Amino acid sequence: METRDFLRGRRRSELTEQELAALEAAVERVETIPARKVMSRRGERMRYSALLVEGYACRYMDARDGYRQLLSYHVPGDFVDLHGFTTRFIDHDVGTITETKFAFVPHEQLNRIMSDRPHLATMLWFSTVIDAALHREWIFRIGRLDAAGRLAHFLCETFCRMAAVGLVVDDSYDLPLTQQDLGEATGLTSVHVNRIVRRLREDGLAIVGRGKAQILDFGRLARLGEFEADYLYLEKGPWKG
Amino acid sequence: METRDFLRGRRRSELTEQELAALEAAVERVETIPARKVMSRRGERMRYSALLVEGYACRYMDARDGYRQLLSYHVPGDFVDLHGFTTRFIDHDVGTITETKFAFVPHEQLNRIMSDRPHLATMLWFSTVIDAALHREWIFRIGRLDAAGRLAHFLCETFCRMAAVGLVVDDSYDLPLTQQDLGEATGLTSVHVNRIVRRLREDGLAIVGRGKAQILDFGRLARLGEFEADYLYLEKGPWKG
DNA sequence: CGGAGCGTTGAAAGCCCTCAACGTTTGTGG
DNA sequence: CCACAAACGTTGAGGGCTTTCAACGCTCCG
Repeated sequence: METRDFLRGRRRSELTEQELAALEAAVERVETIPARKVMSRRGERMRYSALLVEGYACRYMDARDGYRQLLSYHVPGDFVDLHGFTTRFIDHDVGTITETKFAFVPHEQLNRIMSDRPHLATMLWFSTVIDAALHREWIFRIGRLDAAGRLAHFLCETFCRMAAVGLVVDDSYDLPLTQQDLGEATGLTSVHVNRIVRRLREDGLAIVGRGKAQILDFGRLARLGEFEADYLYLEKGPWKG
Repeated sequence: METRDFLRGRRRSELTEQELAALEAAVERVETIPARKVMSRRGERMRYSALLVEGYACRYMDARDGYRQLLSYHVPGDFVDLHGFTTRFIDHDVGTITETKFAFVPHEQLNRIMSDRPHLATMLWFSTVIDAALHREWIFRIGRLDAAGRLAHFLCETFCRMAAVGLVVDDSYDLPLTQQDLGEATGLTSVHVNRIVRRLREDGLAIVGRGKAQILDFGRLARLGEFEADYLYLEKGPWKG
């Protein structure tokens, strides 16, 4: 059951057993990929889409000055480059953060689902739309929040997403990102991320480091980051109960 | 033919006459909406999606301090809130810039297309995926470029999109945005936008003002904004011939 | 145990913001 | 058609948040 986490914890994810089986059957192979590896590069032709089964990955773009901008951060259950099914080419880079396990689905199989299973097809579409909703929040985060707000917002988002797939224990979750990575996600330098991380810790909001994040006060953190979880389309949030 | 501009000028937009007719038939009504009107608010239930026929619109989110962040800018042919079909609720605000003409498609009709016309359905999905590609470029723009780069990138993007639907004449196109709006799109203040606009003019790159933009040197402007048009999935760019 | 990557801290510089004032354009009503 | 007001655009000065540069400690892995 490599696809068991797909859309897990989301509203609208009323997938029947048959549909889940159809998705599972569409997987051609499962592959383990080392940490910090480039999987696809901008401009490449796509013939498969990859569902993240285990580990963490990201999408990013490189700027001229050598810095890069993270575009998304992926946790188990994410169909990382499903959009490539419709575009046939990819317009950004994809890479792993940790060692990962990916389930690869050939695009012919997706065409078959489009023809035979309109509801499952709509759910696949839905998952790429959630992706876009995350992008929009990232635009808001980078465009309108200050450094502390950006970090806070990012931590709230990952907290909720990790909780949805059962990867939060004691308000704590794996976050295998360096301060450099966090800066690339939030449009900051690693030096400044360091200062903000310290401030969040001193203010009793969150502890970030050693590959983990612990949320100490979700309410205040969310207020600081102007975070509203509705865009994640979760069944229920981790903040209530 | 209210839907004639849908996916116009895009690669992959091999829509048959039958498919175009099916889309046209899915339109329930066409409505004219005044300038600077809110159309949908975050959290609203969606039962229609709106295809922009004439005029300009945008999507945005409000921050606590009263400022807003533009998330997207829409030109004729854009299916502005098609993603609402899959999410049923909308996670941001939608508003008009100028007076607009919208064609409204009920979601029941889209369900029918999902069932009966898998290829047209894939093209609808494709159009929301292009939307996400634009979001990603906006993240890159705001996260990694300085003020001049951001403006330059935005101008290149709108130039290409307007050209794709035949709305560029003499390297010039309508851009009915105030400097305040441009700031909200790029994460800058209107004061700083003003200074950058002047610099772009003095450097012979572009003239922005009075509701119009004229691109004087696309090559240099694109270099300044680190702009690569591939993410727009255009058949051909306006820059070569 | 040694080295490379990561994290931490301080000082100084820079880009953009804030505040403020004034000029210009646009739209509306008399 | 003109007059007026409101919105938009323009410019300057000063301040602040974040970056840059630099140095050093820590941790983890080979």
